[in-house]
Amino acid sequence: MAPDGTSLDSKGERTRRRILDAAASEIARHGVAGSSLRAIAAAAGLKTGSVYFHFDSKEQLFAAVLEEGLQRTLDLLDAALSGQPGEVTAAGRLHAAIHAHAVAVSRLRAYTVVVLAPDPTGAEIAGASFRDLRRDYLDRWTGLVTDAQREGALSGAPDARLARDLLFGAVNAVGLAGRDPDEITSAVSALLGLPGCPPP
Amino acid sequence: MAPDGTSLDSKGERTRRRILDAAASEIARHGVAGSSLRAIAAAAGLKTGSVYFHFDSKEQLFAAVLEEGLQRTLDLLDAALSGQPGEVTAAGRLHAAIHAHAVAVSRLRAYTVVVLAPDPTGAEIAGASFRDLRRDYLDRWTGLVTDAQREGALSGAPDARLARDLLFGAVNAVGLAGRDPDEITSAVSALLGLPGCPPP
Amino acid sequence: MAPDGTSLDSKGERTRRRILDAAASEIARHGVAGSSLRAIAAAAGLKTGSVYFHFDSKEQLFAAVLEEGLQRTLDLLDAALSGQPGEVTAAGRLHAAIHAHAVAVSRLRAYTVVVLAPDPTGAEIAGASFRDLRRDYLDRWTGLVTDAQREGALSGAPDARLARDLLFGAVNAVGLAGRDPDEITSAVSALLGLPGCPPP
Amino acid sequence: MAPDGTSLDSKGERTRRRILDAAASEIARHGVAGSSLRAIAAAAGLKTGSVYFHFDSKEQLFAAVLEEGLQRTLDLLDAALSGQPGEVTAAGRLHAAIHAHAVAVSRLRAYTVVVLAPDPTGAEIAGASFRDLRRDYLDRWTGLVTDAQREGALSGAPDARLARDLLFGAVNAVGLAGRDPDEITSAVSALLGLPGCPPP
DNA sequence: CATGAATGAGTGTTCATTCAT
DNA sequence: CATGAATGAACACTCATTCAT
Repeated sequence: MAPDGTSLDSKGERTRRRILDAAASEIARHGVAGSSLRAIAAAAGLKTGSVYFHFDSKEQLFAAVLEEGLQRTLDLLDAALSGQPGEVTAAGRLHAAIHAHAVAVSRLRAYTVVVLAPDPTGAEIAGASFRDLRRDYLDRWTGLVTDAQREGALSGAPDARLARDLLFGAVNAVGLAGRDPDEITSAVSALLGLPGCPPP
Repeated sequence: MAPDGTSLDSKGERTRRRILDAAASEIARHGVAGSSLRAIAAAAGLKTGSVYFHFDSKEQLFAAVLEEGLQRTLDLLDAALSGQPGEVTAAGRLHAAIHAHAVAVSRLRAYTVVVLAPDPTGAEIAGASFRDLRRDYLDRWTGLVTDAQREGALSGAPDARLARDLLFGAVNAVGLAGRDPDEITSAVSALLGLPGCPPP
Repeated sequence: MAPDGTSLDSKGERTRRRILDAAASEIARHGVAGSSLRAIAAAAGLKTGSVYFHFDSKEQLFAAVLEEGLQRTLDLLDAALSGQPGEVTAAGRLHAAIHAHAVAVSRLRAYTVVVLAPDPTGAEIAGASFRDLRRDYLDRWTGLVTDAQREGALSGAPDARLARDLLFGAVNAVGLAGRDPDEITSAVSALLGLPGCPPP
Repeated sequence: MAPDGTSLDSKGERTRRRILDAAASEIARHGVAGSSLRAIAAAAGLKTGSVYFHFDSKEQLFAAVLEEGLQRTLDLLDAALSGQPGEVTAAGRLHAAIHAHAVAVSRLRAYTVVVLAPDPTGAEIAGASFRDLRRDYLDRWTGLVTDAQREGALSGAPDARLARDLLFGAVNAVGLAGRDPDEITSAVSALLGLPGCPPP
């Protein structure tokens, strides 16, 4: 018990986290449909039934996993952008965002798979707050792409959302395949011809 | 019955096809792990057990789905490239290949999802001939990308396989989301700055 | 077709026999409950459904197997006893019967398992004529044992039917295990102290 | 709950036993191949799936049945022989062993069927410890038979293992048929002419 | 908090059986 | 005669879920 009476790391809280982590890695390995509560519980060092003390159902647990993963991804994006000097170019901000997303995919793997998928396997699983976070994240990205297009750093031909989804698809795929975020980021930037990257 | 006595479209063959199609769309919707033989059989207008007259196991059925989808994708690529005049540029051939892949994803949906994934959910499911086809397809693409890089139409910075996988990821993601193949193709070409497409 | 118009070996008759043989060896290997029509048909070089042209059901096929096995066993007993000179002793006839039974078990294996079993696994399978044959066979044996007891060659303590069943159990068990019929016969005779066999 | 806090007869333990018993009687009635988990579960007052809380698979359950049955049979043999005064004859010990075996068959029925069968239907089912127990039991019996033969109480003509298997076959068959162990024992002793039993 | 024990619906798979061809 | 194709019931087994302890 912490001296201030509030134990942020209560036993229950720590168990809950262990379950979340186990669920995330299980999802990463076998997908949402292929993950069983039994395996998750075992990986968390619990018996199956005990999970129900911390989560009301499998769906709710998975929703929590997705939400948390998305939240952390958002945090990474925030950190990356706020770390930038104000007067940076739109291309620079897009570059930073791509890197942040690649890092998120690499770190959180399963947590993030769902971000882009238009109809994620677990769509019905995700709760309202997940959908809000997702919308938030997507909108931020749309803005970044639009800015880059206005700045002339990115082709204005495709509409911003399509460009954004292509970017997500590219980064997610190779990121989940285990590629290094730095490598991914520079490859994408080079292919897009983002200013500040060596032209072909 | 065909006049020569052999009915190429025998009842069994037609049923087999119905099962394959049902399986493909089921996989597209719920993923390999989330697809049940019961649902597939029902969608094909059969009782569950009847599937076993045509396929030895769920694994084998899925392997057949993957293999057939990949084969059709390869055929589309062949058709697209052989339809090109010989003296076309590497950029032109890459453009055609992107379009073919987008069309494949759009037409075959589930059949093609697996092409890129380095460790597709159904990796253990796919048979040797599937792996051969996959290697074939990937190698063809590596060649296309390399040529375009040599020609200067594509940044030479990322290694060819990484560039190829980024392309796949991008096209697969938005293709599965239902975007029109033409739209996808021109968007990708524009973003890559492929010659013959309007710069920003 | 034979010249007399009756083809005892018509194609159908030969197929029927192949099925019976396949069923018998399948039963010998996996027992009644463990034998599948599919495997039997395959062993007979047929597709499963074709069996139904020759037998109305699995039960009927098995009944035919059992009946035929028992009939052949009875024939062996007849041959053994009728081959004996009339004035032979009861002990001699019992000896001959034991040998005949051992030979039957060795030759027919599965066919014969059911003879003794009071509630054979396939009891409900066997038809009325099988039960008649069985009763016939058992009664013949009861007579042989009784005669041997009256003659003093066999202990009169146990009632004849119990003695008979003990004999059956003994011979069946080791016979099914693959022991040579001659070996079995002389071992049993020696243990029983039947006259004409070396005492310990 | 026992006063020491450990309930040796916990609910789970009692259920496990109910399943074992149900399985044994099911095997006795329909054989290993003919026994279904459904029927066993129903007989134990459970739903099918619940069996899997106590046993990992049907095979493992059956192995447990066989092992336990054989162990109890061995215990009965031990008790019977150790209850004998030391200076008893080999014939007397054999007599006691026959009785013990008959009692085991009568009490445990299905549990014991497998003892003799050289290739029991469930051979592949039985685990290593079952095979060890079986070897143990068979060796003990071989010794008993050999001693009786050396003593002259049993014909030395057949080799000891064959004699042993004939005995098993005889006792098992009539024992499973429901005969009284005492009756069986005296019948066998009389037929073998074991000393201390009335000659014919 | 966590477990032991059970459930019912679901999974893939096998089987005996039927019947048009 | 025999097969190709289908069926429905059964099978072993898994899973999410519940609840007394």
